[in-house]
Amino acid sequence: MGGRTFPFVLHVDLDQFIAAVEVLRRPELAGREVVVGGRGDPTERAVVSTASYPARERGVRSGMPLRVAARKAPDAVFLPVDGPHYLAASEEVFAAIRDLGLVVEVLGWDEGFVGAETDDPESLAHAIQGAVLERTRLHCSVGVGDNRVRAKIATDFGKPQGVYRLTAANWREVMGARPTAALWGVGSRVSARLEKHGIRTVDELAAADPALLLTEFGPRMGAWYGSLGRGEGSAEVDDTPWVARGHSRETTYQQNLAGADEVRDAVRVLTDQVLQDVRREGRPVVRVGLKVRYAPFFTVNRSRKLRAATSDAEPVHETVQALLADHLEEGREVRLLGVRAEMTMPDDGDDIERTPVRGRV
DNA sequence: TCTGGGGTCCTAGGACCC
DNA sequence: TCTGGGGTCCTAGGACCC
Repeated sequence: MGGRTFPFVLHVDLDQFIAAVEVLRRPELAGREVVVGGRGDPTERAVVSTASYPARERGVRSGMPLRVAARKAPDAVFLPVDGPHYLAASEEVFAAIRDLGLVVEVLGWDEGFVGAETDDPESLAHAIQGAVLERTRLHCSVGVGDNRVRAKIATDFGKPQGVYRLTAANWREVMGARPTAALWGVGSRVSARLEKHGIRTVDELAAADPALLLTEFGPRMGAWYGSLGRGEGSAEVDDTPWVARGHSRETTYQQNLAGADEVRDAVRVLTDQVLQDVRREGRPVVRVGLKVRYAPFFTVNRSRKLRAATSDAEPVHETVQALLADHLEEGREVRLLGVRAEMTMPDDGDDIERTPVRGRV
């Protein structure tokens, strides 16, 4: 969609991005155990976003509760997550790559694909590393592939600060014996379902009976997992700016909420935040979602289409509160609340407005 | 060791229509 | 009365990723 296909795709991934950015503005932290997460208070309900290498040596991992991290690394420096700062650093990184005249598709704060039209992709990869380092003082690793999937997986073999090439030529040799969860897009659930059928390795997935994958995962995903096993995929890189489908805000409360009034007020606050995010985009809301996590850890999602697309706050508040009224189980303590709004996409706005509302004549 | 926040995409089942 | 088949829309939930 809109992208161009290249002979090589490069996947650029910043090394320890968040921790590295924090160390840049606090040079005295270099070489120390640094843990970034939540509000930087290890006694709170929050998890680790990134840990520096010295902290990792103590067993601190991203996704780990801060409390646990503090037990493993009692002398670590805990810092709050500072999204806007990381976004600014990230934009510098990708500007440096674009200034080399390259097509860049940003995937997140710390990674992106680059289209490569060259016989010597390693040289290009080193040029990118140099340009990023010079401009931002940040190190990155680069995966070279003949498509996106292989480039993405290659990066891990290049870390840190390295370059690694993974193509059809060495795919089986490098990946064949590895577990399926090593593939981008195969997590613990899918690998467990595959294992039920005796499929443990990438080679076994590549050779799996397509009919079996289709039955287990459906026509689309079944075919997709099969080609993942073979390392096949698109070599498109699309540099058109990302357009978000929706925005959401959610909060895990330090103390569970116990009363319905308290919950209603909290939902109103979250809805206001989402409305602000949405207003910046200038596109109307078509659907809202409500997420409730009851204590100890049971999560429910409910959503509702709005009667008409709107940029006004009132119908959005009304619908979210109606969802809450219809679904909140009173008497259960609430650990987390979330509100989501989905917007019209730029090219289907007309469609949505023309669509009659079913069952509401 | 009690488990964040912000996203995306796919699937499945029921309602509804012809 | 013994109930097809195809299509779309809506909602819930699963899974994955950074």
